[in-house]
Amino acid sequence: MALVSRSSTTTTTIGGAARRAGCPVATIRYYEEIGIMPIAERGMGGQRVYDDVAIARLTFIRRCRDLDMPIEKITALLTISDDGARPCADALTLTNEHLEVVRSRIRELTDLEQTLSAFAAECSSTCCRGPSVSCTLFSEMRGPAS
Amino acid sequence: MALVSRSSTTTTTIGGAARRAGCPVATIRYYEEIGIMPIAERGMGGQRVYDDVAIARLTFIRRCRDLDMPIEKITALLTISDDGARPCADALTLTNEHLEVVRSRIRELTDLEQTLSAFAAECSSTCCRGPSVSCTLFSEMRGPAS
DNA sequence: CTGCGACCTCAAGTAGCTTGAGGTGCAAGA
DNA sequence: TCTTGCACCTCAAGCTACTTGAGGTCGCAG
Repeated sequence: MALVSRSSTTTTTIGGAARRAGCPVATIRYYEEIGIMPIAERGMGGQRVYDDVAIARLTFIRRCRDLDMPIEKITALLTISDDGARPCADALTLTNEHLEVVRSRIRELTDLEQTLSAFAAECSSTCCRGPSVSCTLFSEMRGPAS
Repeated sequence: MALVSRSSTTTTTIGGAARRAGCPVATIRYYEEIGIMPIAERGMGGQRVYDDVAIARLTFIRRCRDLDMPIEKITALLTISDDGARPCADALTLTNEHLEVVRSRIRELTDLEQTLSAFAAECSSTCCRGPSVSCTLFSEMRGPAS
């Protein structure tokens, strides 16, 4: 066994992991609790210890959350990743599904923005200087004629 | 007092209110519980009774929720509306604030959509037929070099 | 008299965390 | 030597906006 590299076994406490993954400490403990992060080994004084593999997993989870992916879907992705033999296409399918969710949310919000800004414009131009009792915002919010 | 119109005092049960406002029955009870809807009067057998004013308020709340407005902000709007003397401009300010929230959410999601679709495209074109162990999705999600 | 549907109450569950109370262990400064 | 401060620990509850479920009452139709 020549050349045993001092295999970069960098380890950190939960605080270091938090800094590296850009994630609150409490959230890391929460991820462990719900089983999306493995139960961390403990060092001196019972403190959790994290190695590079753990940090990579945590970073992955956080990136996915930044991308608004629900924990359930992230779990599915991690399961595929953990079993390296599963086809990559499975992961792509999940990603595309999520992409569709994001796109339809954008469409919804864009419609909503139109509606709201039309209401605001109407109020600005017609009633904005009066008392709220005659404000068009309230009547418009109540919908087209009752 | 001539011409006392049979003032259209249409009243409904909670089920009718739900149908008219397009809102689940349980949600109406919830709104009452948190105080955003007034405590409903009771008719025969202790059933809640709703009049047109109540239905209008409920419809307003639902429209605002459809526009993704948090309950807290809706409460603020209703307070302005309830006190008809307050200037309409107050309501407009709240609406514009919410509009800004919606717009920044759209920007976020749009960025996110770009990122995700770039990841998916990369996977499609380079690794999609292989095993997940070498899938670019996972490495990209972990972020730019560690 | 037996369903049925619409209503009732109260309690708990959902997602994804965050916050708070109360406690331990270690190192540096007075 | 003390004490202050920081980072960590656990367990429990709180947050938003509802939804779901269990278990019960009521009037009416067949």
